[in-house]
Amino acid sequence: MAPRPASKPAEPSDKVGLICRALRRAIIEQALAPGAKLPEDSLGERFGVSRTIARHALGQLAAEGLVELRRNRIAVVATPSWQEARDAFDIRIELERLVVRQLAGKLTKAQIAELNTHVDAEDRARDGSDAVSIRLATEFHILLANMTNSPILVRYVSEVAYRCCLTLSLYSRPHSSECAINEHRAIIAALVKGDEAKVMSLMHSHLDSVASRALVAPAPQRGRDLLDILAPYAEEGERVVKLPKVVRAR
Amino acid sequence: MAPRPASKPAEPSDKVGLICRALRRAIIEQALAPGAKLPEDSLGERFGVSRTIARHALGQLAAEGLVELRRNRIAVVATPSWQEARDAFDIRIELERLVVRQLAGKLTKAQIAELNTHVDAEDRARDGSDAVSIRLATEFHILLANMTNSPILVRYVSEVAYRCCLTLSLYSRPHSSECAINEHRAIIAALVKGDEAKVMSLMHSHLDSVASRALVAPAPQRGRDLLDILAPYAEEGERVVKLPKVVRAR
DNA sequence: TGCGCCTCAATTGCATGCAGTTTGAGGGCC
DNA sequence: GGCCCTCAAACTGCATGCAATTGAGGCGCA
Repeated sequence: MAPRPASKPAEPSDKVGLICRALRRAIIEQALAPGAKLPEDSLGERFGVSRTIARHALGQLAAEGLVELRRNRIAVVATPSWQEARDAFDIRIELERLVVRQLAGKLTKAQIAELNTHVDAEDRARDGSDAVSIRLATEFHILLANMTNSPILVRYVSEVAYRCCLTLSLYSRPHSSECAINEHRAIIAALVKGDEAKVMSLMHSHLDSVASRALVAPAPQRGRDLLDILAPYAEEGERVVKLPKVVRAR
Repeated sequence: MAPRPASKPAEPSDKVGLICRALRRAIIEQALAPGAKLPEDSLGERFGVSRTIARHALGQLAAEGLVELRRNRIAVVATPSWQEARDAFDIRIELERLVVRQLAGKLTKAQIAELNTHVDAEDRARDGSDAVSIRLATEFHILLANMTNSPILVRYVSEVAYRCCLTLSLYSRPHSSECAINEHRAIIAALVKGDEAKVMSLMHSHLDSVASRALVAPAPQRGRDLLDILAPYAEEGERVVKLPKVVRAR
């Protein structure tokens, strides 16, 4: 009967989940820009785990669409096309309308307080880095989703919100999120009031305006240049031709 | 300049994907019922790969919600609660309304033919096993999603459709999918006609009726007995008390 | 007979090792 | 000077091995 000095329930470890969370956060804060390389070794070394674990984590993130995995190639942070970004926002709108529909008039006092606290934090971070603002704004939506107590809805909203975050860093140049905060407050108010239709419409226009502010030009306005421009021309997505290489006759 | 005898594009291998697809199919055809154990060794042996690969595949399926992974325990086919099933259908309704909204009036002749062919196959399978009927019905919806050319939408619709499939095997007893086939035909007709509002409403009522036919009773009507019944009483989802074990005073 | 403890086979968590593929940098050739 | 070829380093794909945890059967005790 060893004294068992509280070493039993210690760490559930879950190293994979740890790495996933870290990478997710790094990605949405743009510490890792789209296209950034993610070699298994480096990740493993950085997090003090073996390649096996890093690899597994990359697999999970790829399933979420945050990472692109090509066989025998280094994993990279996903670079969604403009169309994919638009699609993600469309899906997000529907999912989040569902969230607020379920939540309207059903929030507890504690939940309302939590939401207000969060928006206050958004307010305070307004002068900080854009990255933090974006993260907080995203987390507001995830916080809402969490309150539905529907694990599935939480997962989908989180995933698609992260993806949208990713596209923001790709396609929106200056990022103006100030007004978004007021829209968050309006959503909370409508939720408390219990006006289902109103809050659904608010959420719709909120996300729609974020999307349209961000996804302005279908034409890539400058970033990543050649790669992006050539992407649509690579038929099967397989191997874009190098730079000055001309495809010559067989 | 080797002749390169077409050995280059041969097998991309992708053993993980292979196993995932196989398991997914086995699950939705109810060859693997909810709660079925999925030991890594056995899977690896069965598919001729190492545990590493089997493990990775299980991780992917867990991310999709088809498999439950508990630390240090054997993976099992997911057993969604009744509430989760209901949530999945709610999400599915919104996603598939989006699908048909995007598709209304935009189908090519080839696509229409493909859809009709599929429904014909559903018709022919009507006398076969329920499992095949369910699979075909699900694949109809995934086929629709595919036609949106939105990879994200395809992924979410597929996932949530598989999850719903899973719940059908749990909560619906006899399964009556005959009328569903006619509803599929009606949806195709409305899509061709291009009536957005009509087709969205059709899809809504179609899925709603499938859900309500399947998810009849919030009370577990019989299956899996004690485990299911006790589940809601396990506060943190952690470790349901054994059978005749009484929690005694400290 | 029944209840609890103990032990051990089964199984997972994770790291490491080896083989095959890709990358990109240098050198030779035009 | 530019192109191509070659080769080695870097990296991924996968299997295997070892330690830790689980849970199930067996043994002892009441």
